[in-house]
Amino acid sequence: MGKPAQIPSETHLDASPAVRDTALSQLVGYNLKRSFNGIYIDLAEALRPLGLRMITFTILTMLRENPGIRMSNLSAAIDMEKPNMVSMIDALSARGLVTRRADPLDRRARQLHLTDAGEELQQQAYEAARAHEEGCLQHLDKAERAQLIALLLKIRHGADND
Amino acid sequence: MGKPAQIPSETHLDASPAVRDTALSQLVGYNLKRSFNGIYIDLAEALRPLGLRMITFTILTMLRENPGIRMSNLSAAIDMEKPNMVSMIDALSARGLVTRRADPLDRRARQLHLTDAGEELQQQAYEAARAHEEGCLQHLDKAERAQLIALLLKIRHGADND
DNA sequence: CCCATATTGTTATAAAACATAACAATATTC
DNA sequence: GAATATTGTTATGTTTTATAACAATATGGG
Repeated sequence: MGKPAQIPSETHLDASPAVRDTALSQLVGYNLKRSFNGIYIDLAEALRPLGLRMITFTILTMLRENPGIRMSNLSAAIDMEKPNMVSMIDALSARGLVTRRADPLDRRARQLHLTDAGEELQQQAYEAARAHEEGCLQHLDKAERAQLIALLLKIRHGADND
Repeated sequence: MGKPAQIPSETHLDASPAVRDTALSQLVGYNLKRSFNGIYIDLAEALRPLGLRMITFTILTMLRENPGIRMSNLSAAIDMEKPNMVSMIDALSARGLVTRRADPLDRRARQLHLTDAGEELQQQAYEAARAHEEGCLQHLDKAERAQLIALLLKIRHGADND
């Protein structure tokens, strides 16, 4: 992490020479992974005090915006396999953050809703996430952030139509 | 994936209404994850015929550019724990793609090298990766791709100095 | 209406990715 | 030369993600 960029010494044997990744750096996928990874680790730490991980935070936030959604739609929306979603909802439900209500129009389905506690936690977590990003992205000005998000969305939506 | 953006119908019950993710879309981390995920899945498929996954491709490419590197340096460079690197190298070695040579100057260390087969496979894989990105990023012109990579690097290197 | 087929949520299970602890051999430092 | 650190390794554990099968229910065609 905090290695000061150092010029490889020629005068003696260096056990930690600068490692090059020029080839990989030219691939967008590699850069995406590396950047995401850095942010992810930090964000996980920011959410830990709230008892959330990135995935549970994602679910709570989606539920806030899509109250009553079904598990199948939710899992499809965030690219998560249904069986994994079940255990996530189980856990959140056990913590009293989420409820499953019967859908009167389709007896197979369950409507997912945040409880009051769930709403409150989601709000706290969202604030924490925003504050955290502020730290991670302090080297990007407002225009750069907007552009980054625009480019990322372009990738996502491009992929949808292929 | 290929859902045509549709206006939620009001006239009858819709089991798959449009799912909103406005809140999450404002977080860079979320967009990074989603974009990466799309690319990753595709890339995995592109590499499968070569018997590689993203992580093994990464290792081969790093070895190409850093012949003789030690496992500890390599694992640090790509943020992978050493024990996991060992099994990766074991597997690649068993396939005859990578060798561990004794380091004459430090009898603890092993110099990692690609075999001829490893070099050849790396080259094929790199070509496949580039071709694959071409597909994923066809909606981004050259300037946009360069800008995207520049922004991602800024995030990474910013994080290093914090 | 009946039948074939699809969907929803679920369980069980497996594979893949990622992390921690401890250790022998060797190197480094003081 | 003793204390300490590093390298590669084994063993182990945890978390994440994916696959297969199933009962209950819904849907659509004849």
